[in-house]
Amino acid sequence: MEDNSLAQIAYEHIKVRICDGQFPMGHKMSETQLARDTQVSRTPVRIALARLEAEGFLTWEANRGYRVTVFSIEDVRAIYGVRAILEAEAVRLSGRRGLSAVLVRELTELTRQMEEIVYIPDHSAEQRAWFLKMNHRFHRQIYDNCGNEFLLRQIASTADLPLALRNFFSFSAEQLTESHAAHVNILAALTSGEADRAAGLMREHIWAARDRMSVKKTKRAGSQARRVPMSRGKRILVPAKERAGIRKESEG
Amino acid sequence: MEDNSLAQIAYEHIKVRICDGQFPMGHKMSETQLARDTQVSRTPVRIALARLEAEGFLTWEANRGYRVTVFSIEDVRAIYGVRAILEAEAVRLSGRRGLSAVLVRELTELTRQMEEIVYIPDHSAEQRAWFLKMNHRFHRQIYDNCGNEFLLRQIASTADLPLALRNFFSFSAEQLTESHAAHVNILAALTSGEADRAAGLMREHIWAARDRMSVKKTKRAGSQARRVPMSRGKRILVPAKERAGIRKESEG
DNA sequence: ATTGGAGTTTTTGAATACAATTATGGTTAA
DNA sequence: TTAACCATAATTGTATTCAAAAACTCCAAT
Repeated sequence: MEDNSLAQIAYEHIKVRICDGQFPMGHKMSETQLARDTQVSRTPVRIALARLEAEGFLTWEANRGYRVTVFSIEDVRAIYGVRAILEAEAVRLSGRRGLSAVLVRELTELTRQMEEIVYIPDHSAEQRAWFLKMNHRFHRQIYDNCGNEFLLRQIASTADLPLALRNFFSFSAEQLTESHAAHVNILAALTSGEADRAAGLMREHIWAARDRMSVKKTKRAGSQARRVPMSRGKRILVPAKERAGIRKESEG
Repeated sequence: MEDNSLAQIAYEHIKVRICDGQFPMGHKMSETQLARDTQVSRTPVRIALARLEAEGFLTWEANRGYRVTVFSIEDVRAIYGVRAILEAEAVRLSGRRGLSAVLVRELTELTRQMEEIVYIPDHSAEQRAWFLKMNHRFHRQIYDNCGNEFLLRQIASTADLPLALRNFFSFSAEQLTESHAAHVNILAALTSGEADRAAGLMREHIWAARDRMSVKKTKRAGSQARRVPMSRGKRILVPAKERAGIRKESEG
């Protein structure tokens, strides 16, 4: 899974497009189409799809191929619940181990850069995207220090799933401020050796993100996401144009 | 992933053999061999292998194919650490939700059946295997009640990995007794509505299993497993005959 | 206008064919 | 005996081919 190969290339190609929302939830993954896009045959594409299915990104149906997994609001809440305990544990372990001076400096620098964006009154979409990137790195840097690679693997498998959702739930200014404040507190707790406290703060930080997600939805009417009642009676988050695609499958 | 197909059949075929130790850690997965065994072509076998790799059962290397993932003692400890927090959380959620009367009855029945085996002075290997099966069901029944399917998914991905290791670490009589006692306490806490306490007991239960695993190894000299220093300097658990297979790959 | 169905097209699932890399085995030379 | 090397075999990675299932189109009938 480390060395390159056409299957790996296809895997990355597809995964990136799922995570950044280019392939929205429910999107039909056409093997031939992907093969054309990646300039390879269907075989390595199918290997990539099989792996992504095992990781939860895609859902497979016999003789009907793969689709980007559709998550309901309840699903997202459940995922964030799992993320909270996994990432809190990672913070705790990381804190127990102790942070190196260079790591502390890096985290401080990341915090500083995020702070800059927070204090910009009307930040652009690019700046928000940059904040999210920094945010991702901040979390990642702490977790990588935990010393449990299986915990890291579990975190990766839950953290990437809702990544596509960030497109729907664009952070507001106050949410960025909240988020930044949490980072500052977590970093402070870690540097002062309070591992358990840092873990608790992280858990709260993720729970807060989860709760923001659940309610903010209805307020932003102009968003590209809608609540749609589905066959199973669950509320699903799918862009309108793609929603049609779920039934008709006709789009290039 | 639900309907049948040759790829699914191959997947089950291989996974079962990995979990029951028929394909030991480090075992080379020959695509042609598996294709012959499953009576299908290499294509569906490759799909199955790709999925198992994504789930952590197999490890892939470019131009060298798949091997059953090799876990060091440290790896196993790390996995059990993750299991502890995931399964404790599942117990907590399950307890908060409340157990139905029928579930309590089932758990009680499972406990009773395990107790029977515990009180047999010299239990056979079959009886121990039966205990492990019951034990697995006991845990599963509680978790299934938690209401978070993603938590269940995460648990499945960590609980199945060390399953093959049960072959190496066969439980002793006193360990069975300990395990049974923990089950009784967990069930009692759950039925009396003490969800947090039940979660704590479960965490301790899994930690105990982890610690048994780490030390018991050296005592059972007659076991089929050995500590072997590997290239990376980590201690790995691999049967002697298969250990040779890692370098030579010659076996039917 | 909508529903139903036959025929065509597209797409998935699987097998096979081929290329490239790796393992193997034997021979030779030090 | 051991090490190195070349030739051969086996295995992996990819592409292509074929069969079967699903989706789409179009036309007719209610």
